[in-house]
Amino acid sequence: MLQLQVLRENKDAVCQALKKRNFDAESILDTVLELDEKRRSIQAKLDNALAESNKLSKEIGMLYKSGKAEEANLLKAKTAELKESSKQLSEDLNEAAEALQQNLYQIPNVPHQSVPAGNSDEDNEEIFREGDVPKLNEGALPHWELAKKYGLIDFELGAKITGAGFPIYKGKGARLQRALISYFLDKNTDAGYFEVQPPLMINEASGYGTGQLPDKEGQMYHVQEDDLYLIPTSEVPITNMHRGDLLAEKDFPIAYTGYTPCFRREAGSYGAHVRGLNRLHQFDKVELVRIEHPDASYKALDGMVEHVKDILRDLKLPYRILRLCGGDLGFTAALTFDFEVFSTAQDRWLEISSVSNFETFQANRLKLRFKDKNGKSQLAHTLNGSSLALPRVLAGILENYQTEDGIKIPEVLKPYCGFDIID
RNA sequence: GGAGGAAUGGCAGAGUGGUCGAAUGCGGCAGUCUUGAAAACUGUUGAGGGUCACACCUCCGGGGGUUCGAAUCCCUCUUCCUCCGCCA
Repeated sequence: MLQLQVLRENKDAVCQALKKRNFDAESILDTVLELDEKRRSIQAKLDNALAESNKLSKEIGMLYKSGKAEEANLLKAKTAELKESSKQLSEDLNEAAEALQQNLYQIPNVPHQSVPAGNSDEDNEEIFREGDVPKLNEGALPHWELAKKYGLIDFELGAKITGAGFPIYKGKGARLQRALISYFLDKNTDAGYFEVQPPLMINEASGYGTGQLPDKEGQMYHVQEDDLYLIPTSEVPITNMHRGDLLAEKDFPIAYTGYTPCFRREAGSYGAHVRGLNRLHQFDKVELVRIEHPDASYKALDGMVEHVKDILRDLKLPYRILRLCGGDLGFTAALTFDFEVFSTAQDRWLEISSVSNFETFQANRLKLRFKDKNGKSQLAHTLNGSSLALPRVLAGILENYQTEDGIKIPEVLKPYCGFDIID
């Protein structure tokens, strides 16, 4: 959620910047500023009424004390009128404030200046590429074939007990997945991230805090009986740990890592690109979350990008980094770098990590602030990134490491796996 | 599931109808002392709205009510704690 003050002072600049997202903000910004104006004018009237009535109350108290009950009763009659009008004003105020809030929720984050304009993923800007694409033998298979051939993942069995998109990992497949989780967590904690295991369900307030609600209501599984949502990413519970906090500057940087399953309804997905591990309803992910001083957040973002690079170098997977264009940028992000691994057997790039700076967009909803040097409270910056999303890393490993003898295990994972080939 | 107790500023913790946005301690900030630091001492320090700046308004878990007036009384919801029961 954008800050009202920013909108008041920089309406045109905001409007201009949102065009990169193909979001025409002109009319909604006008509405917001109008409602803001309205809210403030009602507030002023209400404040005056309340001030008057506070004053009278004090006088009445004094009069009673000095035994002048009759005069006190005269004043009481006056307060009754004020009460009536302030009640009405208070209702009007709530109405205006609510309308203002609802409109603010509709406006996406302002893209960082470096974000290129564009409509879709085709306009994303490749900024880095590294790693050799292996030359595979004739008849190399996509991962879903490999998973079947070596008995690593059973999609049909998962479909039987739950539905499509809920696979069962088996044997060495399950072990490799567990190895990856352990390796990622070790790598992250070594880099200074503090490990947490958050809840897998969140309440409504948390959903609003990080921006999944009301924007992506339909993307989350909702448990109606208890009004809880299954997390689409651990970004939600982890970032919300600091909802409402007023931090000190010395608390920065705050850095977490956590492993959780993630649940996404993925309504509307279909086709060959959702085959196998490419798109699931339940998948595992190790996440990074940072809370930073505004002056340090972009440096921190670069640090996260370097960290993820380091992991992919370890795994020796060919990858590239994209700077997302305005049209592909998430609702809450100011700047996002996507990491994609090249899947040789599928001959396509698979997104395996997304690293973003949300600046104050989430913090404003979360009321996540800190005291600056002058003793003023201001909003912190929040960031997050995947390190990494498991299924597509698994797909990338299976496909890129396949040989005629079987699937080799990347060197760094061998200690975690306890075997060095799947055959 | 049953019975009790509790929720106050960054933290701890007083406050049971009016001058309480709220004692005190810790923490933070500024200063004195010191070569420097620590300690000690002095001052200062809740958040949000509003204003050019003041004024002023709101906030003592959330919502509602009583009253001229509520942190304080009543209702309700939520959360936490203690005891009992059940349980991976």
